[in-house]
Amino acid sequence: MSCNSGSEQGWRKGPWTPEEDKLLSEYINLHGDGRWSSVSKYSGLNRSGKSCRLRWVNYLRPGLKKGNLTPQEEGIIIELHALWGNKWSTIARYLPGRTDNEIKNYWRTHFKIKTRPYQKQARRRAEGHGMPNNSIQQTAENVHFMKNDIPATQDDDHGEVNITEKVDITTPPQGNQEMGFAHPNMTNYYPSSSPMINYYINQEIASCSDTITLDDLWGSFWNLDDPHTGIRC
DNA sequence: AAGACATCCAACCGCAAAGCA
DNA sequence: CTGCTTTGCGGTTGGATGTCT
Repeated sequence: MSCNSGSEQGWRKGPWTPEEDKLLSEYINLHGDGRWSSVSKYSGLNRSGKSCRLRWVNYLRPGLKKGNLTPQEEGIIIELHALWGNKWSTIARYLPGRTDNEIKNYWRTHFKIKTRPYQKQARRRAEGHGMPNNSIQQTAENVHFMKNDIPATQDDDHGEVNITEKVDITTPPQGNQEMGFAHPNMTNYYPSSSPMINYYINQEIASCSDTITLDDLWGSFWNLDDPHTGIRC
């Protein structure tokens, strides 16, 4: 992160000092937030309005919760993300005291563990090298996974996840194990009774015309690189 | 103990929408 | 309607810190 003295407008960049925080807090307490361009002009801070807003919203605003997210909050994030995708600010509205930036960071570090491999996959696809396109095509109905059926292998050299083995994802599991979903890179396992899973099955998958690929399914659940997170029909 | 690697998170950037003259 | 400015959002970066070997 560059800590140079700013852009062509001369705004200061980089980490905020306690003095700057104090100045910003005092100004906003006096004049209220909003009008960020005015804040940057008249507060005495040599910071852009954008920077002031970000600092206030994500760090200085009263009522912000500090510390780790609770399991309840984590659950809310998971389910709301399933509904809305990367609408961090929308999700944040349901978590008082949490910021979109915080939620976004949390999601990326806890749920999007293999960012770079997926990005590399996407890039390779785009470049035409092509991941081994898993040939599993299934009807939208009857899409089931068991945790042990996750058809992923880890590429030790690059840490990439390659889905290479065919598995029967239509056969309901035996015994009394609950059906559900898990990403191969995650420890979390979401039972099919989860609203998140139900949402996808009932709304997304069912709305697809006929077939999806396993890759599509994983991508829709876990690959946030797609800004339109969801199964493409 | 030290270097490599992984994770966290504050802050920046680009873009689009909203507001306004 | 049009163009400019401001605001807000999502994606990304990179420094700090923790963990592993």
